[in-house]
Amino acid sequence: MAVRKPRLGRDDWTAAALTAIGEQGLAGVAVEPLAARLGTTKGSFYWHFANRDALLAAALSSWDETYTDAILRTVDAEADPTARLRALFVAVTASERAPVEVHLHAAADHPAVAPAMRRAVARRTAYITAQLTALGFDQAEAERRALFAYATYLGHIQLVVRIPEAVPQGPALEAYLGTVLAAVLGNSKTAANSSQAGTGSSSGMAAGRSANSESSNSSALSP
Amino acid sequence: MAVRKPRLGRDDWTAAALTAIGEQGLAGVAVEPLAARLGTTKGSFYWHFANRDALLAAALSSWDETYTDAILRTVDAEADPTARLRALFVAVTASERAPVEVHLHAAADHPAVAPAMRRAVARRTAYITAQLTALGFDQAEAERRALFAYATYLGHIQLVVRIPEAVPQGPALEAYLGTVLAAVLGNSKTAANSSQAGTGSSSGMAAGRSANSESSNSSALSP
DNA sequence: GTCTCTCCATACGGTTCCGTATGGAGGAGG
DNA sequence: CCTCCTCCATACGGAACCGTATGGAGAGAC
Repeated sequence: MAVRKPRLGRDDWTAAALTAIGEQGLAGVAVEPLAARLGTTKGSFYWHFANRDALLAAALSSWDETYTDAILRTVDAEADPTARLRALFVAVTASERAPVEVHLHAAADHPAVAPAMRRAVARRTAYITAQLTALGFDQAEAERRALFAYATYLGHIQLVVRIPEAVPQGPALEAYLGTVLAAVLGNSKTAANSSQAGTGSSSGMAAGRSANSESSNSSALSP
Repeated sequence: MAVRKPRLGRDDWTAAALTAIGEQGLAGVAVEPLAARLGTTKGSFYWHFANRDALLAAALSSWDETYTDAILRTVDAEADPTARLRALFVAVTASERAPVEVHLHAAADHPAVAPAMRRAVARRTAYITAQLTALGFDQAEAERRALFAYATYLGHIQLVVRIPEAVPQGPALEAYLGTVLAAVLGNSKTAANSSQAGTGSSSGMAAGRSANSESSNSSALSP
């Protein structure tokens, strides 16, 4: 049981930084504390990285790969758009993801984080939008619902991380998420027109309806 | 145009702290920078407050009053539950609110912020839940939809603050918010049962339908 | 006018972090 | 064995804050 000196590499620092983001947010990406946690000193760090921003950039790149690329790749292997969206919902509400996502979104005003976050949000919503258009929604409605879904996702993980007691557990959580997914996929029937009945897709849910193409339903806000 | 020395009071510091939270988050609540901005020095601050945490507590108290109490009071003056929820939606998506809300939610891991935030979320969701039960939803469904609404609210203001270009503007935004409100109020028809009519409120929208009382619709997640 | 009480300015020490400088350990190649 | 090259430890200076100590400046009481 010797106290091996593992000789850290760039990747070790990057992984530690991502972990720290999940635990303490951007403030956790601090050279000296990370060095202490890795059992080394700043001397090591400044050998592998020019400065703190370089570490941050590496961590963000790693985040982009594992929190967007990998997820979308996996999910995209599903058979049809509905299955893909469902798989996306399930994958994305896995609790290990939440802390890093929440902390990074919370730091989206940081100059290094902002562009990465913009890119990630754009890619994610674009993917959802694509699935929805494939289901028959017109572009505007698909974008609306994709944004709706993403906002709900954001709020949800934020509640899970910050106010966990506000979020149901176990089967109640699944029921809740089912309701949410149904709201995104289903016919929300916001205005008076478009009252065609629902074409249930094979897997039981209402999906695939070209909804009313905007204009109409601001009536919900202005009586 | 003499350089009047306005002789600051406790409230000036508190207001400045809340403003700083809106601009820079909790980190903006720093004694020396605030003093500089107020044109004074730390000597003033430590006369009015014991320490930084005391200022934070005062700012959080002020936030509670103007960002929850006042809003709920105003909104509750509306005639019926539907109108109250609609007014709440409108009031709460007013853009001046968003930055403070987002930054405070992002700091909900701070020991001073956590209890205030827990309390605020509990009160807000409880209010929404009460309106929904008044519309005929049973308790479980009302809670589910209230949480759904709150999560969407959270995600929305976060996007508005962090990635504003992802959120539509003007009429498209109203259409979007109309869709969201309709999704919360409307019958999302996730399962097959439950078709009793609701106590329709006067103001026009489809609302007040007692939906299915859970158990059923986790089918949306597990095909 | 002088006293006193409220409020603020200045100066100091302490903490935590960033970044630099410099001097080794320790193994791979010769 | 010696050398070089990679990697790390230690020591230092600087910035940004927090909190304390202490000495006034100003305005009302009398």
